[in-house]
Amino acid sequence: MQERYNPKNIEQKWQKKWEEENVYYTPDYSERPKYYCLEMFPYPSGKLHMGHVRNYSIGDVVARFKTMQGYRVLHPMGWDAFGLPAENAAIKHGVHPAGWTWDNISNMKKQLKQLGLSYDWEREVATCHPDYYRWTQWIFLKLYEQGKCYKKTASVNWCPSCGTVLANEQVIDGACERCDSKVEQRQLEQWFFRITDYAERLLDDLKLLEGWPEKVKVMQENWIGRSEGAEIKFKVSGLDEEIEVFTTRPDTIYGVTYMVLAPEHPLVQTIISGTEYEEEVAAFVKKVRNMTELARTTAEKEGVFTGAHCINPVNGELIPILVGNYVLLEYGTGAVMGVPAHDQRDFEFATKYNLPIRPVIQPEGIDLEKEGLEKAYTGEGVLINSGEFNGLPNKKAMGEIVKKLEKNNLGRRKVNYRLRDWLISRQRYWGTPIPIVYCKKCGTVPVPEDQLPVILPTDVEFDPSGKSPLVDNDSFINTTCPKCGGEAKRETDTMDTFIDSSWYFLRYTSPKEINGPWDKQKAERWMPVDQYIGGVEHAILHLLYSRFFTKFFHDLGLVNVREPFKNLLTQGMVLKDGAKMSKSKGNVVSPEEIIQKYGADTARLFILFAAPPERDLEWSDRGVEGCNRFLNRLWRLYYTLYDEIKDAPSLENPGKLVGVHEELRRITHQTIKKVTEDIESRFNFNTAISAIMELVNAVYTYRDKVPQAERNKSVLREALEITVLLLSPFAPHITEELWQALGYSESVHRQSWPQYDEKAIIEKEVTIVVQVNGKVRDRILVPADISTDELKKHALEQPKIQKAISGKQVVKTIAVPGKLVNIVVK
RNA sequence: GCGGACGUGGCGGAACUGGCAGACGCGCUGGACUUAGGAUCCAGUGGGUUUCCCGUGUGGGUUCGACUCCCACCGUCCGCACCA
Repeated sequence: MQERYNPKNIEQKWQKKWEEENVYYTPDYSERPKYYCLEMFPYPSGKLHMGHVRNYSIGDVVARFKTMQGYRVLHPMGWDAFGLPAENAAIKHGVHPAGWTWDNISNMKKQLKQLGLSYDWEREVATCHPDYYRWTQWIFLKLYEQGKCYKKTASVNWCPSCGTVLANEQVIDGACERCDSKVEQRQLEQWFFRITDYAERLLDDLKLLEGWPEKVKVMQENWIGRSEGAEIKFKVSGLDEEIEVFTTRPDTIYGVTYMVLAPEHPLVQTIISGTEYEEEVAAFVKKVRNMTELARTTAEKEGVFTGAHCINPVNGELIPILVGNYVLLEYGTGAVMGVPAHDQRDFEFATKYNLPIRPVIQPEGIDLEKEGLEKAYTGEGVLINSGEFNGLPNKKAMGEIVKKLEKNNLGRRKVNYRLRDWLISRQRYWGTPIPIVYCKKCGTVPVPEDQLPVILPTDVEFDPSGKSPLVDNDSFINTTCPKCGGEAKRETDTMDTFIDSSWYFLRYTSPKEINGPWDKQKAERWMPVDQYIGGVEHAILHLLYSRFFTKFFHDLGLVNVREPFKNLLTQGMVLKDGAKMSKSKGNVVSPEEIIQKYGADTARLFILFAAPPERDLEWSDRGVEGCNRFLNRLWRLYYTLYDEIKDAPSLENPGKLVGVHEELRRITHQTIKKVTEDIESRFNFNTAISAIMELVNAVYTYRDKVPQAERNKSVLREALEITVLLLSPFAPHITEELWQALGYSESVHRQSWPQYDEKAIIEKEVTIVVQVNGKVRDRILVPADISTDELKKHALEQPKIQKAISGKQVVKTIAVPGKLVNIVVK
């Protein structure tokens, strides 16, 4: 055994050996129960950052731990390889996105290997590979086939100077990220997935996700935003038209004093055309439509009168129709009935434009009509000014009013969702081509399955403006119609990269499958993902889209699970000086440097030790040194005891141990229990590691306090073996080296997780705290199996206790076996 | 505004079901070894007026007993944000 711990040599040696011996190969079939451990795959930016190190270290501990517990573990890794940075690099540095991406992948893969992560690299996937995106296209076609994919005009971010559409992430504070000019909104035809068809199930099935953080479920719930109410029709006065509104407060319908339409509402043009109001309204509409979503949502509420009126269906009243900047076409029906007395937004709007405010809900004890309103009253009460419904409690009135409307075919009960359909087309190059062609004769035609993949051409020129090179690529665009064989043009939009990442967890189950996106049987064997680990920034989009896809696949019979991820762990950020690491702040610590200086084991250990996984982690160079010191200390312990333990026999008659030897063995087995529970039930790796540190400290104490001749070599060896086994998921290289030094030829990572000896962990004597009126006055050492009465008696006899209670009356005595005695005195 | 999380030594964090507050690590202090120490080892380390008292953001409550449960407030962070 080497005298000094040399991480660089050890780590390289074992990484090479693991690779040669294919230690982390995952068989599809075996007798063992399955466990699918997955970490969110990275975008291949070129370099690993500390967030990756944290994410993948956590996953590696879980995977290694489960493997040792006897599971057949699937632990794969791949690349979310399409996306904008590759394209930006192409424009800026003249390199091709494909080359740039593949170089980055190879570099990051090297870095991941340096961390000693237990991936089965034979299952590696990259979403930009035709063998992968072929199936992304196939999934698109399935959605198209099932009517879950459609094209409609939508508002997009348009940079007038670049002459191109921008993705949302390219718009920084309302300006183009490349040329800084102001972004406009334009109406273009866009592809959508009908995720809203799944809104209800996506919401309801959150209940099934017991292993998800409450926080993420709440975020998804809010995002889906279910609200119950009614859809009500208002006839337009003097025209054969109707305006439909959605409201959650049908009980306030007698309080409607105006109607507001979204600027994009189709009826706006109809009701103003040819009137004196046309010019003013059209100008207002144009102004609002040109605003970005951000500008629009932060602007003050504004509206203009259209000159038209509609009729309140319950009382026939004439109501003015306005157009307002705060009404969204996408939500509900794009029209809102204004009830200023009972809605704060309406109240503000009505006050600004001097519209009437009429209370229709009366709270108990206050007369809203007499006292007037300073703000909207949104609480409960009974109806007033509401015709036949006067006097009804408003909750009851909701149902009654809707019933009446339904009877007269003027409205109906309706559930609305905030969730909108998923806009998936991107006017970008580096993404999965949408497998659609446009034929003059046949119209929009999907590319037949057997003609997939639609290959993303690589012979392209990049325009410095950022315009997608596909638009001008004639050999790509010009094709023949699959239906009629005539001339046709390809769709030049590519898919949102969130689509690529919404099914990759299925591809891992059979990454080389050529007859479908995955082998159904294999997917059934592995799914669901038992543990998914990643950043909380994906709490909504990625996780919601993956759930949507899984439900869609379930409906098609392609998978048997309803939910893809059984348990979810959202790891916290890695901070330095209290802030997220970023180039602009100059507080970045590179994993490469740390590995270079201390080795991967130290880096992993620190990142797992410094905080529990879900919390943010403050980077500390001193802390890293501390972890490195611990590994050195462990190494030295082995080195100094090596000759004693290398041939030590295994322990016989553990029950006969006494004194310090028994104590060391007790600590050893208590540590097994503690570490197992910390990893298994709580993912508290920080406390698991501190328990191992305590065990190492205990062995040091044993070594230093017990003369060599008196040491029990078997107990000592057991303690050291257990230390290595317990530490092996955290620090895989040093433990492998020490395990080999102990004389084993098989990898420590193929060993079973140690079991603790129930008998060994029992303490024969325990320290009991003795309190008087809840304050600690003494501690006593008593046999663990002492009776409650004996314990109370013994506690009372203590001189310190006698002193503390002298002259006072003992009211009662509480004894908690194994913990404390509390004497209550007066 | 709504929703969620969190406030514990000089620092990162422990304390799992209400039962010894501060495990483990960092830092700091003193000592040993040493030509040397930013290596290693040993001892100490919440505060104070030190037989005892105080102490987990603040104030109250429940309890024999509260970091833990309840109420109110203060502060920090995150998510959503005109959703009718």
